[in-house]
Order: sequence, then C-alpha cells, then structure tokens
Amino acid sequence: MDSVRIADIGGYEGQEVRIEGWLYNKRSSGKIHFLIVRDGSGFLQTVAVRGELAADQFDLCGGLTQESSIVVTGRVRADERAMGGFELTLTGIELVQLAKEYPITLKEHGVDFLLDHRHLWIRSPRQHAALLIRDEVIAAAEEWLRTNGFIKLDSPILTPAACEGTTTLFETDYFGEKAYLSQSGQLYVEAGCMAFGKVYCFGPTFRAEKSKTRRHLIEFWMIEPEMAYATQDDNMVVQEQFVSHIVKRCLENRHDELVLLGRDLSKLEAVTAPFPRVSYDEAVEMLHAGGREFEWGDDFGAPDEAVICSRFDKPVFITGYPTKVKAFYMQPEPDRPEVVKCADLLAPEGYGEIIGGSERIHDLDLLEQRMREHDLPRAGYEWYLDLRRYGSVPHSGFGLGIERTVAWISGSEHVREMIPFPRLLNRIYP
RNA sequence: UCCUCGAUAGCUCAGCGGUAGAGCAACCGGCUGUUAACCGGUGGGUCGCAGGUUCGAAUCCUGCUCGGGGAGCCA
Repeated sequence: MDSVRIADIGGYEGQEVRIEGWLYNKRSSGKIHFLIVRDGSGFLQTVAVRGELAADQFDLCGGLTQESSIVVTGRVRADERAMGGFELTLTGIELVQLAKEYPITLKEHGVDFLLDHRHLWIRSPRQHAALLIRDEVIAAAEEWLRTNGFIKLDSPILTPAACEGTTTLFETDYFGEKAYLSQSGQLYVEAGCMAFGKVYCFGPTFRAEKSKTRRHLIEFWMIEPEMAYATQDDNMVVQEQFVSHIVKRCLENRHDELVLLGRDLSKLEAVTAPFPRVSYDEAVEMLHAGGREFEWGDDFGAPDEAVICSRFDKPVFITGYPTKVKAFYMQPEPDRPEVVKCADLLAPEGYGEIIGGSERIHDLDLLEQRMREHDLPRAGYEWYLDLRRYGSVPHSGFGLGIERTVAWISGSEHVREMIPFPRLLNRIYP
C-alpha cells in the first residue's frame, strides 16, 4: 500500500492509503472517533467507526493522546463535512508512541509559554503556515536572483571588525584575537561583485542591540545582492522586480497558508512594479503637512515611517537621506553632497523598512575621507580600500530582511514567529 | 537605557482588605458525524521573591526578579 502525504490526498480518492503522522486532535462520540492527523504536509480528519475497525484498534483510538505518533490506513473519501474536503475511513491504526501530556493545548496560551515550547509550537497550524511562507519567500528570492544572473557568494559570519561601525556587535574569541559575529555581508559582496559581476549572500545576521519591539530579532536572516556597474536607479528597479516576484510566488504557491492566517490577498495582489519613489525632502513635507514635528536632517522614527507608508498601497522607496544619518560607504549626490544615493523600501500597512540599499562610494579618496570622519580603524579595511584601487566601478546593492518580509506578506504582527527559533533580548532557549 | 502594563492551579484568566475560584488540560463515566465537540464526576495552589502597614494581605505600600507592549537603534 502506498504511503501518501496528506497534501496529495486528493489524488487518491476511493483508494486505500497509509499515512505516517501524529494525532493533532481527537473528538470522540462513544461509537465513533474523529482523529485529526497531521503529517507535516497538512491536516486530515480520519474516522474510526466501531464495528468497521477491529475492536482492539477502535479502543486504541479512544486512548490516544494529543501528538501521539501513529500510522493509519484507510480509504480516501470526499466529504464536505471535513476540513480540506477529504476524509479517511480507518481500516487500521498502529501506535508508534503514546505521547505524554502535551503542553500546548488547542486553547489559548501566552507568548512566553509558547516561546518556551517553540520546539513544539512549530507543529501548530498558524506557526506551520508562517514558516512555509518563510520557505517560499526564500525560494522565490533565490530563484529570481539566479534567473537574473546573480550567483550566491557567501560572506563570512566570523569577522575581524564592524561592517558599519554603528550597531553593537557580538564579540567572541578567535584564538586570542577579538572577532565579531557578522552584522552584514555587504562589504564582502562588494568584493564579490567585482569578481563575478552580480552576486548575493544569504545568511544570519547578528545585532547585539537591546531592541525590544515586534520588528526586531537579535539574530535574523538577510539576503544581500550586490551589482557592479549599477547605479542607485538600477538598484531600485532590481528591488521592485525582486520584491514583486516574491509576493507573486507566495500568492501562487502558499495561497492556503495565507488564507489560514487571515491575510487580505487583495493587498498583496496590488504589489506590482513599479513602486512609488518619495524623496526624503518630500517625506519631510508629508510629515509637516500631517502636523508632525520633524527637523530636516534627522532620521525617521517608526511612527514617522508609519505615517508615510500609510499613504501608499504598495511598498514605497524613500530616497536621498541626509548623509550624516547613513552609513559611511554611501555615494553622495554630486550636486548635493549633504544627501546620499540611497533608498529604504518601506512595506505598506505599517510594516516598516524591509530593504536598505544604496550606491557605494567608488572613489578611493572620498572613501578614505569618510572613514576618517567615522573614526574607522584603517588597518582592518585595507582590503576594502583595495576594491577602489584595482578597477573600481560604480556599484550598488541592498539588503532585504527575511523575517520582516515574511511578517508583511503573511500579515503577522510579530517577527519572532517568522523564524523557527527566534533569538530575542533575554531569550536564547530553546 | 527609558516609558507603560503585568505575574493567582499544568494552561488561559477572575477575585482587589475578611475561609482560594472558573474554563480548558489530566483522570473516571456517558454519547454513531464531531469541527477549540458536548454532558456528569474526581484530583489539583508557598497567589513571582523579600520586607512593611493592619486584628487580618492574593488584595494596600516599598524594593527586587521575570515577562508583555512601546521608544531609541536598525532589516
């Protein structure tokens, strides 16, 4: 008999199949048991009827506990009364392990309790759906990049110095020398694009900031494309193609999961290139027109971003930030050096920044000057300066935060549920 | 680091000066179509920790610990 995954059950109507899974829930009515089985690919209602199943097996069903591992066989039947449209009439059941009292019930639980049991929580339907959407986002992102000529060139996680020098880094010991967990692979993909033209890195990123909001993780995943001979205008065109492809793929391949999470699909269907572009100057005017106090030259706070992106139904680029609030490597506008060639991409519906990108400085003298202004130790950056000594060209790139993107696409309110095992302020378990 | 809210049964919570409660989970029983199934019964507590006020504190006050939400910083 074929072992079948629940996701494929529709193709086996009328046949007897075998499913290897776990008991998600049980409803019992004396002479009939409804066992809801999950197998990782989906959920399926199975029906055990007294008289149609061997007596010892029927009794076994009555004693099953939540999350017990079971192998069931039965006949596939279309039935409108079952979630998913198909049901299995049991002809046999084998108990693999009788689960002890399962801590996560079908009732409500608090966040702290659920995070303490994250290793079990990921079995729950909503968490399962969110992590499937995460997988789709990653697959779609890499698919788009590879079909558009990018190669994956991983950057190191153990690094000798700060990439941007601003945020707090996790320090570790490297055989007697100080080393830091990477907070960005960007500097390394800049080297990569001079070797391969178009590259990206994808990996975990570490920020030792004491951030405690629904938008922050201590360890999060970032995908960072970098392109040689690309201007900031080219960069934004790539980003809007890239992001709209990711959204489209999720709508195509994870429709059921989006619906399960209650996502308004029309909001996602509206996400098509091109995306609106608003200059920093215009954004400041928007804030003033809305009655907010804001001084030109400051960076936007989360409430400011919310005001701006609430005016659009697509992601919106905010371009041309003041030089002094951005990273040292960003290329200034030639006729307006107080502003840099950069853009943040703000997701709609208040989800905030999902991409930060810019054109990088390619002139050696200017880059050296910026590093002095930012008090960066020259020695650790000699290799980076070499990129401006040997065939320097204009180049641009960006970083997309995976968990924030997944939170936006799935309509979830917190990034901590968008990664299998979140690292949060004061949480490194499990 | 700052602002704010919270901590009572395994879980989610009510009780807010006078004998510790409910729903769910567990256990026992009932039920042939359940959808967080339902009905009856049983067991289950150092009310976060330490002081203080009071005849009497889960309840009021102070400090501490842990957690939620937000700010800053960022993706």
